[in-house]
Parts: sequence; structure tokens; C-alpha cells
Amino acid sequence: MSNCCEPAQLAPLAFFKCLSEDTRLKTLLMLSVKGELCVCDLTDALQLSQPKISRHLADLRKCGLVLDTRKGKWVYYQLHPDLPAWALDVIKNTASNNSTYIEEPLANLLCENC
Amino acid sequence: MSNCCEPAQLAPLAFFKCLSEDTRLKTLLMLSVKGELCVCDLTDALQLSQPKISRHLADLRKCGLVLDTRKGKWVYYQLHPDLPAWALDVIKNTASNNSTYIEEPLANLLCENC
DNA sequence: TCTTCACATATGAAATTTCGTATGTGATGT
DNA sequence: ACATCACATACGAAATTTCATATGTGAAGA
Repeated sequence: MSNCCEPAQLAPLAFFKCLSEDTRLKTLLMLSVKGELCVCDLTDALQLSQPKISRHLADLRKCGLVLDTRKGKWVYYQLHPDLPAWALDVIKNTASNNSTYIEEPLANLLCENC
Repeated sequence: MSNCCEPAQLAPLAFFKCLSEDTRLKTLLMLSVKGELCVCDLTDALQLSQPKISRHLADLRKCGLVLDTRKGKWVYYQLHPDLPAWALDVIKNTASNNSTYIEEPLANLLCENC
């Protein structure tokens, strides 16, 4: 994660380093499916501590993979709209072909909406 | 690289861990472009020590990403024919959209063929 | 202003990954 | 059998990454 410092153009190595950790990968795949999630959604879905989620989100921000938007007390994250098409393809492609990998966290999310 | 132990179906996390290191990523992208390369081709192209290349190739083998074939004294590597389509897509997609990343190692290869 | 909620960041320890060096193995040639 | 070439693996050290815990920050409400 050290070379994730928002280069002019997203470097492939920095991109894949972001995808090489369980929390970060699941977060990106979930964002590609749900569009927008706040930090507390992610802590619930992934059953992880808030600082842990927050640190990984900071990594994704520094690489330019996600965009954060404050709405009152909550901060919402989405895939960055300026993501290069090839990178978005990788994420979408991975999400649709590995549904079981994010099945459980997505199910945890649904309970929220009840 | 620890959870790269040839699961029945390639796990996305294990896959991206393989792509998260410079030597391994360049190797996979070059294989997707050139089809087949032996270890000495890779040491020349990437200008790295033979044990370093060899260790990373072992990682890729254990994950099922590459296939090795001995031909006399040389061992040739290729992308594994049984790679899931989505994984092959990721590699091809990344290679064609990041040509500068593998430009120099590929150029080093061409000198071989002169 | 004080408190609380939602989230971010700092710190040092622990786990994982990477690497250089040395050595092992299989194939070929003499 | 011996030497050499092409490649694989073992080992401990160094670098990088991850984490738990504690603390800081901004927004909203009383």
C-alpha cells in the first residue's frame, strides 16, 4: 500500500495492491454492487472494527479508487467516478463472477434495510 | 502468497495477491502477450536474478495461474489453459490498457530475437 | 457548552512478504 | 563419471503490511 499515492494515471501495480487484501477487495466489490455505502454499513456487513474499515478506506482513497461524501454525520463511499474503464471492468467483472465471495457480507447488509 | 494453494476454484483474493507484486504482475502480462517464455527470457527481460524470478514463478504455479513445460534443459511457462475466463479477462484487459508498464521488459525480449 | 455519534488517525507490536546468498536437482554433452 | 547449463529450493535477514488500542475530529442535538 506504500506506492498508492494518486499518480496522474492509476498504476496497475498500485491498483492490484488495493485488491490484494480481504477487507479492501470485499469493500470494492460491494460498492460496485450497491453503488454507495457508509462506513457503518461496511462494519456491519463485514463484521469488523470501525478503525480497521476506516484505515482500509483511507488506502483506497489515497489510490483514487473511492470517493467519500459527507452527509450530516455519515460519510458515504462510492467507486470513484474517474476510475479508468479498465479498472472498473476488473472490479465489475470480478464481482459478477465471484458472487459467493461477497454473498455473506451482502446478506448482512439486507438486514439493515428491514 | 500464503493462501495460494490451488483451491478447487480460483479464489479472487488469492488471484489478486498474485497480481500485487511487480515481478509477478509483469510476468503474467508478458505471458499474455507473448504466449510462452522460458525462465531465462524473464530474467533478461526484467533484469532480475534467476532465484528471484524462480521463486515468483513458483508462487504463480501454486495458485494455478501458470503452467510449466520442460523442453530439454529449458522450462517454458504459459498462462494456465484452465484459467477461469474472468481471470484471463483481468490479465488481458490490464495488459492491453497498460502497455507502457511492460514496454521496457518486452523491448529487452526483442533483442533476444535479433 | 457539553455530550454523543460517526468516523479518522497515530503508535507500536505482530504477522506476512520479499530478498540475497548458498545449495540442490535434472538434463545434456564429453 | 564428470562438468556444465538451466532452473528450483532452503535459510535467515530485512522490508512491508496489518492490526488492536487509544485518541482525535467534525457534525448534530440538548
